[in-house]
Amino acid sequence: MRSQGTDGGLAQAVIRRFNVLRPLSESAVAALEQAVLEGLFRAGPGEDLVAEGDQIESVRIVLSGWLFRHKTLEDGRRQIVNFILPGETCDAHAYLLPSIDHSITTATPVAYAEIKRVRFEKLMASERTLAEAFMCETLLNNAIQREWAINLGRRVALEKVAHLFCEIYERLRPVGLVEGNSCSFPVTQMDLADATGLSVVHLNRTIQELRATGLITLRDRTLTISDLDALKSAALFSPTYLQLYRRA
Amino acid sequence: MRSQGTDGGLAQAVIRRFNVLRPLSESAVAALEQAVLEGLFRAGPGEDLVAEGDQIESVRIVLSGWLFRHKTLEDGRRQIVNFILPGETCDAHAYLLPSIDHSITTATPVAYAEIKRVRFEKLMASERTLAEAFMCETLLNNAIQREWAINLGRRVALEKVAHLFCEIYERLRPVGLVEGNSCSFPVTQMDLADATGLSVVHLNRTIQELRATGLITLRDRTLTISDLDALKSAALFSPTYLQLYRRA
DNA sequence: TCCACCCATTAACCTATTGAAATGCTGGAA
DNA sequence: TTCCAGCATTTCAATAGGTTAATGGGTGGA
Repeated sequence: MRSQGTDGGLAQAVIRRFNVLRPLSESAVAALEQAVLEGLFRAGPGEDLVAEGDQIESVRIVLSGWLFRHKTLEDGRRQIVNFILPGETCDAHAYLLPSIDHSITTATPVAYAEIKRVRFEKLMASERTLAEAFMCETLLNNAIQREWAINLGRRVALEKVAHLFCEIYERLRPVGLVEGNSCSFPVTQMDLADATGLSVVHLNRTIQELRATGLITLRDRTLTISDLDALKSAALFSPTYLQLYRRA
Repeated sequence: MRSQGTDGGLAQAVIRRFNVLRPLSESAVAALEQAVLEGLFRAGPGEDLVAEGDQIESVRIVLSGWLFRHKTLEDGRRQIVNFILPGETCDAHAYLLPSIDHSITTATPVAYAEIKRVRFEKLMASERTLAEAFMCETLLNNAIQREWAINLGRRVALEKVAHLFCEIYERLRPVGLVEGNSCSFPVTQMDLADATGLSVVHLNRTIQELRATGLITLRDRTLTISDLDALKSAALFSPTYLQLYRRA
């Protein structure tokens, strides 16, 4: 494992995440850093990186910025099914499938690394810990998606929104993007509504309510959680599904 | 690839599924059949195969019967996040994570094969096509989970239920469990309610409505879809996420 | 044969959330 | 400096879906 305190370069976020999820060997870290350096890209906000139906031939790792996965019904109803945050992976292994079932769109300017399929497969074959880390990434994604199912299906509006805030906050923390009790939160209320399955109007009311009870501040694209424990309990939030802590 | 017409033995369902998802080599089929034979188990209805928080050390493949994945909130609200049908896998690769985030419970009597972690890893290492098939299984699971998110978040009651019926029907078809326009549907309305995020009462109302419009019959644990196209369009169902057809 | 128990169904009432539409705010382009 | 576009906010009427509770049917066990 590698010193990650100050820098670690561009790949810092990924490496931090992986080391929490599934520790990397020294050579894996080096190989990953190398691969990231070789395929750097940037995208502006509102760009589609992947569209439903695409066939993909590479894996992308987000270095900075937010994206979201979403699906849209014929009549325009949209559901954001997950956010993709710095250090997270877009589509590990997804080149195995003939087509992608959802779209990925940037919410902010984004920097990402792209690793071509062949390169990626070689990397997986030669670096066992890295292969396991990417595998865990996919499993974790699955777990998050399940938690979203219960969020959408069984929580009431206030709980849904509170839960989303808790989750994002806890996902940003290990990559060092939480400062004090605040983090960046660069999405519109429309996006938030589509992520929680609410109407914009009701989402707005719900946020007012969270503000009124003093649980959060959301202003200038910044989320501040005044009382994290209170918010968690309002959300019935239990972080185990995020696999943030390694077993002993 | 192997003759799978009449029998194929116990592993028939899995092999059929995999061959649609990601074709297996002849040796992979043999190795899989072998592994399945070595670890056969049965469970009665209502048994927990996996409970939230467990750490698992094997992979299970369902040979017959239904199970479901579910999560429960502190106050008892429950969400079924997915069903597991014959030929599907419980937890490929999940031994990599320190703990499982959800529970798996049988809905009916179930026969399944259990492959221990070490055995499974060896199998993956020696049979490339099998490793890819299991990987696809995990990816597909992910895709289904996303579709459930939009089902729970953005469809109205009638659409939700209709969509669930369409999905299950299409998932049972490739393993040969659809006969004519009917399939077994061995779950209670309470389970159905928890799968669609509705109350039992409203779920019942919704089913009445589907019956009244002549779209389905649901009786004696059997679902009959009189007009599949009509049901699909009522559900805004688009099957691409199920990856049922191989690319050319 | 009767009793429990589980599941499906129905009814009546209630409320969380939606939808439409108007108002205001803010920052960037011209 | 003005104007426009994209967001946030508010109001109000409408409704999908929830809650509670009662009823009925079927089935397996004593």
